[in-house]
Amino acid sequence: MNEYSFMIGRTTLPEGDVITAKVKNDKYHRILEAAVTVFAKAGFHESTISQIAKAAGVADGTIYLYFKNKDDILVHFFNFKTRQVFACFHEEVDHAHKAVDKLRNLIKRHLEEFQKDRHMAVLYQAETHRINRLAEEQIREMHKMYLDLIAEIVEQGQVEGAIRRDIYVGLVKRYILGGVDEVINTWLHSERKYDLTSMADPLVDLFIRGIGTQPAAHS
Amino acid sequence: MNEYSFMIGRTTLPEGDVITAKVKNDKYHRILEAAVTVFAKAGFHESTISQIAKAAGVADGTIYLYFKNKDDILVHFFNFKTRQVFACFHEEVDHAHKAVDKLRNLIKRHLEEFQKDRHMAVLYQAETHRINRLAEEQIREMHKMYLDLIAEIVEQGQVEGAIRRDIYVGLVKRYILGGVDEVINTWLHSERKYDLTSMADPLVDLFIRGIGTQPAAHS
DNA sequence: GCTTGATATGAATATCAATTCATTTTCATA
DNA sequence: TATGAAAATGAATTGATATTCATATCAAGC
Repeated sequence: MNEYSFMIGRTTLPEGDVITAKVKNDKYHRILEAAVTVFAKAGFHESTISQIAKAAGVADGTIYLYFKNKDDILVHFFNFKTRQVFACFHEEVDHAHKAVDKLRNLIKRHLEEFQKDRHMAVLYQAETHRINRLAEEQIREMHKMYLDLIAEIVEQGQVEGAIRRDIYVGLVKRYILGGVDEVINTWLHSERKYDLTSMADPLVDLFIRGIGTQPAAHS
Repeated sequence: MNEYSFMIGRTTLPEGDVITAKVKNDKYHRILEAAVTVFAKAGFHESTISQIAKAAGVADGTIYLYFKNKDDILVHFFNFKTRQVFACFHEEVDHAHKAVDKLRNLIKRHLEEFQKDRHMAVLYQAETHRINRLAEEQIREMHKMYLDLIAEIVEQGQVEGAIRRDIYVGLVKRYILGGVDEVINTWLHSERKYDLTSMADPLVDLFIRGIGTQPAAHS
């Protein structure tokens, strides 16, 4: 229910003055949750303030007591979600010792979190791939955090001797994030009858070993 | 200039009656091209018919002589582009004999085409990752064609002995398309100062060999 | 150069939805 | 229970833009 309680008492957006004093009231969370649900169903532009208000059980005007405008709702959502998701990603990575296990845990958790919160997954997929995206700041931060996490793991793996040294880490991040994203995307567009997390192990296997047969390719 | 001339005389959409008789007029192409440019700049919803009309050098009302409505423009674009792009993908694949070379050619051409037509790339990235996407039919077809192409290559590679047999082809497609997509996405969101096609070889290397060191992993 | 059907125009219409704000309700305090 | 400030309401306002349509232009045959 109270999924956003983490947010209480600290608005990290400098321009979020509007709400500062009111965040403690749970109407803020109700609206945020309702908005994400509505956005995920119909897309951001097709959703109306009235729909969100109705879903949250408040009046249209009330929303403007907690958020500057429609866009601001999405900004708040990503700002919160980025922190929440990455906190758990880091935790997951810390649970393993060897680089490959860290990568496996990260991807497993990634798929798990996105499967658990489909609304977030839908918004994330839609917004990260737009050019003039809303919540640009938050999304850039999210990407950077992922990059840093992967970079850290890859470098450790290189020290361990488990990961090749002749690779460009910047590309490896896209290679991995891309595969994971596409698996999530396919799942979202399917009937979602299968378990997304079951894709983690085969996917990691591909990331590590590739699709080629071992001995052949070695230029 | 006349990039869409391929479309002349054959509207593949059954519901495209509106235009059938008028397709030969180049105003159809002018509007289509202008629309894609405008959409790519600001996003579909933020673009107005007036902007498109202005960019195409026609009156607002003229657009409705060639397209049913705003959505229809995008449908026509994807319908055309899917065919055009895949014609060249197939051609590229046919130029090589060995599976790995086919994959390399495919990816090279993929990056090349998307770099060449950035507007298409922007629309493609945005629309393929939405849940309630416009041109759903066309995009599904595009995905299916890519899947089929990859499946064909992978199966040939398995026969040749160059590609592992213990992989799930459905996943391999997402693994590859995801990596390529993410590389394009990063490029689109960068200043685009680097050559996108230069990513093809390192990327294929990752797809084939993975990031792991060779001898270790072999369960 | 007149006629006619096909094209094109762009101002007017109609709709929709974000935002505002005058009014009402709530509730802590005395 | 009275009071007033804070919170909430939702109808009215405002702005925007997709679509229509009465009118104008064009071009080809006569």
